[in-house]
Amino acid sequence: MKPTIKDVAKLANVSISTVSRVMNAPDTVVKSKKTRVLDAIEELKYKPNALARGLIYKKTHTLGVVIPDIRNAYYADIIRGMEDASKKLGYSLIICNTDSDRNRLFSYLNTFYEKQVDGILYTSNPIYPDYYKELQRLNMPVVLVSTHSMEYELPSVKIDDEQAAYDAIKFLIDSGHRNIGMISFDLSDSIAGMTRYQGFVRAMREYNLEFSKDNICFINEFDHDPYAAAEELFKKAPDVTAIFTASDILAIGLMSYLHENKIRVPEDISVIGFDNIRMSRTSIPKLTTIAQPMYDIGHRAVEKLHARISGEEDDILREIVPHEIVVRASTRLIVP
Amino acid sequence: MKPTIKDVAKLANVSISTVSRVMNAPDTVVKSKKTRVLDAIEELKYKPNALARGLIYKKTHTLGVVIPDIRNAYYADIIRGMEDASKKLGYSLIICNTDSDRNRLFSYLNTFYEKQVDGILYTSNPIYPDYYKELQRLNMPVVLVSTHSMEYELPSVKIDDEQAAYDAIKFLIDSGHRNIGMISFDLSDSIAGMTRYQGFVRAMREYNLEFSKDNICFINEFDHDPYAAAEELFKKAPDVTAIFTASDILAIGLMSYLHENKIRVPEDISVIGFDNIRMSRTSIPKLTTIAQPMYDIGHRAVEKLHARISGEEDDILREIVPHEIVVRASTRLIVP
DNA sequence: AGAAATCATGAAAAGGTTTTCAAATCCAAA
DNA sequence: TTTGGATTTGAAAACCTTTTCATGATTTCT
Repeated sequence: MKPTIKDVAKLANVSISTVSRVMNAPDTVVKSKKTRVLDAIEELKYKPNALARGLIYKKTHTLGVVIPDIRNAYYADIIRGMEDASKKLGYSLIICNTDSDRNRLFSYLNTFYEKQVDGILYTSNPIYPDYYKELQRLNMPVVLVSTHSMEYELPSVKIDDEQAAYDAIKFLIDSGHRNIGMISFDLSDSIAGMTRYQGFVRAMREYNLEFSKDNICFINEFDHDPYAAAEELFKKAPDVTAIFTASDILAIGLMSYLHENKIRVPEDISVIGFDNIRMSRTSIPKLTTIAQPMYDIGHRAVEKLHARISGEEDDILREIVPHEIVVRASTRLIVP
Repeated sequence: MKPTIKDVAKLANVSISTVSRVMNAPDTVVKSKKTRVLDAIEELKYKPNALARGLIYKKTHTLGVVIPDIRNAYYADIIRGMEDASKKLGYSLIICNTDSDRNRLFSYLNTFYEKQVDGILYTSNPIYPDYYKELQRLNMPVVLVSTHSMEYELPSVKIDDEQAAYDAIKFLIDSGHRNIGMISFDLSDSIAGMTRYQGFVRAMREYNLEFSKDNICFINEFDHDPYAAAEELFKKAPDVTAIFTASDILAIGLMSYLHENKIRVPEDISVIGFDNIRMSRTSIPKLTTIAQPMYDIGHRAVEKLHARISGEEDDILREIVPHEIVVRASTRLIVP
């Protein structure tokens, strides 16, 4: 079996206290014993049991991550950012997919509680009152990632979705487009649905452009097939010259649909996405999009959580990280 | 602070032993006390501390996962499969990115050891002698995922890469192609490099097709930019009519390159990929590819690891799961 | 040299749980 | 009413560490 501190103590012929001290306060033990202990540790390849330590320190150096679905490319970079920050700060990450399902979420939160994680990274879903109540009850540090809450005092890291959508539309308008469509997430999604929709509306209003419900199509879930939405949009608004989609995945799906229907991008229709996932660099044509700094969001979220875990009062509760527009080949200028 | 079993015992006015029994062997405690304890648990919302339990049972119900880089779309489905199987079997997953770096790997293995994970899922990298030695030393159950080892007796789950590559080439040959190129991973990658290359060679030989080193280009790392490789390939072998790439990501990159250079797919060049990642369904054109059952691989790997953890002698050491060819729009028939 | 201060060390408690063991209670049979 | 067996129960040990506390050893100072 695995060697324990006792085995080391026996081999080095000292007490376990001394062994512990060699590891945690080496200066307090006399040289001769120290080397004996160190040799014994080396010989047995002894490594302390993190469970026992966690029990004493009430710290596990483990964080719980909940995300809707890791298959969604959007999360890949976020998690990578989390991972790198965690490594730097000495944490491990337990990652769980919720499928945006309440039961699954609660079940995982319960696991986190039992396993005594030091904090929770809650990614990309809205916070409902009962969610908040549960988080309160667990009484563990939480950081919201790519989501936030206006009702509750929860720390968060995300971009300004409304402004980002606004910027996307403004870019299209500045490029000469007047008849602009949007494929949006459902408005019940208060994070990526409502906000981006509102950005669209604000930009259109600000430039006095006409638009109606017909310019917009909604899809239900994140990875929902955008073909139907695209079809519906073209039926309702056949003469749009540009389409803004609420995610790159939707944009790529849309372009696939357009390709099949012999509609050229960007010659016939300009497409602008949202996220800047890796694939948007190699899509055909390369996708113009609103870039979220996904890696940074994940990275920053872990740092923020760490700050709260270690009791450092942390400056900004709701942190907004900058987005930017990345112009590639899926949009074109319209000269009137 | 979190309520402990002591708090429950005090509130219910019984000993902690009784509380423990109510949770683990309810039939051995008399009804009146049982309800008192249950009420106390409910009132305090008591949940047992998994650290303390782990210390006793020598089980943490946690698995360690190492993967090269979670940003690679190929792993998304594997991890999802792992996750679902883990949930079913009662495990949590600690996920770590190694960047295929030895030091990072060893550091994570060490963490796994200290945190007393029940087993390790080692994904997608070859096993070098010192890796094996380290795994031996840790003395923890391991399952290799999308990789395997012929030298060592390690359980694994993967497809037959050589055969899969062979099938891809055979498909192209059957479609009338004679001059076939390949973009391959480096041959030092014994899992996805050498094997797929060998499948290519075997098929070409079997059909008496001429080919030389000029038909093949190698790229170094998984996500390496394939543009250079494509360029090199066309310089060396300008008249290929079909190209087999060792991954979908490479294929999509290649198609992007071809598009930029006004070479049409599949009219001028057929492209066949490998993996069947989600994006291959919406690429332009939709990608013909060798489908790996990524989700199943992940799922099966966890089941296999579970079997070994619970000491069930498990049938097949090196498990091969079936691949299949998915014909979409990036390849075409050549009529001579 | 002797007293005082410093230093190194091990025993034991603590952290939260399960489990063994012995004591206490119960119930039925004699 | 005993006796005996079965059933419930709690105290204590165990899992592996860290840390406090007291003791013994060493050094420093007068």
